[in-house]
Amino acid sequence: MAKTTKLETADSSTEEKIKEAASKVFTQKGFAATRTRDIAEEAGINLALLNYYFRSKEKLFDLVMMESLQKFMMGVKDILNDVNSSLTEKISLLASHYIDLLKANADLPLFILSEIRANPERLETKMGVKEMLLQSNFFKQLEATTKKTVDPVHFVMNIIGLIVFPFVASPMLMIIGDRSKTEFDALMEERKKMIPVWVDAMLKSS
Amino acid sequence: MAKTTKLETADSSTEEKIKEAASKVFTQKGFAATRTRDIAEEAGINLALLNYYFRSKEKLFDLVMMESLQKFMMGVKDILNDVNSSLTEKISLLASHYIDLLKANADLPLFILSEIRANPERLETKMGVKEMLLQSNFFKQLEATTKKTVDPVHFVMNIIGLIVFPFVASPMLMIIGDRSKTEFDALMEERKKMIPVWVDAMLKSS
DNA sequence: ATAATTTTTAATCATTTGATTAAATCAAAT
DNA sequence: ATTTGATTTAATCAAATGATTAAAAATTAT
Repeated sequence: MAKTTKLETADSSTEEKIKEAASKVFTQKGFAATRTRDIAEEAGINLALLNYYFRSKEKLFDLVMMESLQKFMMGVKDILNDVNSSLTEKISLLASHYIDLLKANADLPLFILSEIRANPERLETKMGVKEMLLQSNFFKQLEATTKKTVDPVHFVMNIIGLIVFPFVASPMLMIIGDRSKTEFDALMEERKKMIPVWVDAMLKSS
Repeated sequence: MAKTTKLETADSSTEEKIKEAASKVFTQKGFAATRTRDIAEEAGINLALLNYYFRSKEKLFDLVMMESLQKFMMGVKDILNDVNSSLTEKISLLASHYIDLLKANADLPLFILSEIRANPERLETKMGVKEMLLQSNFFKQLEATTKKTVDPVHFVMNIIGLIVFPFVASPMLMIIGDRSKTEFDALMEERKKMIPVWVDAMLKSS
């Protein structure tokens, strides 16, 4: 298991190559549809090597999923708890942050959501997402703004939906509007500015 | 292949039982993760019978997917092209229609979106969704309202997202808010009234 | 009732697939 | 140069899985 001697950077090590290949294939096809041979081929290595490094398909998947979730959550806590920014500014920051992230990892959300549904237990306990959100400055500001007229959870759903849904539905949207990936990305770029405006309007309407 | 003689209603025929079981299992686990044996067991029949009726897993899946898509599209065209209703009224009708549909079939959207991504070709040509939408009365009303300030496709995404996203993300939302299915459904019921209001506000803000 | 047809089953096949093993190769240490 | 340990490979295993087959059971027609 030691790879201490061979001269190689952390990024080009065989282990890392396999992990990256696994991330790519798992994200694209989901756990059930990916064969370990696909990952091996994508990584340019032998099948046995994959098991040598990661014991099993499941272990490798858990690792990839963990890192995907971290990637998805990383940086959000800081935005949510910034004391200097207004609610609208936070929404703007969230939109920018996630749209940039998702432009580079468009099928991350569908992958995560699919696999959570396929195996809810695996995530149940994971991370204090609930706490992080509910105790955040963001949520307090949101509660203050909605003034009990509407459950603030609606707006959490709305904001996440406005940001994430186009990426989840992009295969369908590309067909409907038959736009290229570039045009789609341009649309998403516009949304960075529009989403805060829209959410503001929604909040005032309630 | 003939089932014309035996006395059985269309709904309790073996063929129909298998189709329903297949729909249930496929929708829940996706194509790759479902084994034909699961479907057979769910339908309470033998494995060979499944192949006797439907030739193969793929054929059965195509059938189920086709019917899922029809279920999803059914009734929309009429709403989109109603000449008597305003844009807001159409949005209200769409929200009611889909929220009712999705309360009864909560994992339909994630199933459809996942399988489209896994196999985009299969849907490419299917149904004139694009035409149905773009030539609809609804879309004309939408274009008139947005007055070129913002690409109307944004609002198509927003409306679909506001309606559908909570169901796509429900596994995650249930964890975040740890609400029961009943509470979740109550929230969705509220959205029937709120979504038209929210979309109105968004449209006016642009 | 008997024959013919349809439906259902148990047993089995062939392929796929996750995993293992034993040997070969490679890099570093002595 | 040789030894040692890490890395990689080819070959193979065992289980899972989609599919088929041949026979039995049930149903309908004669």
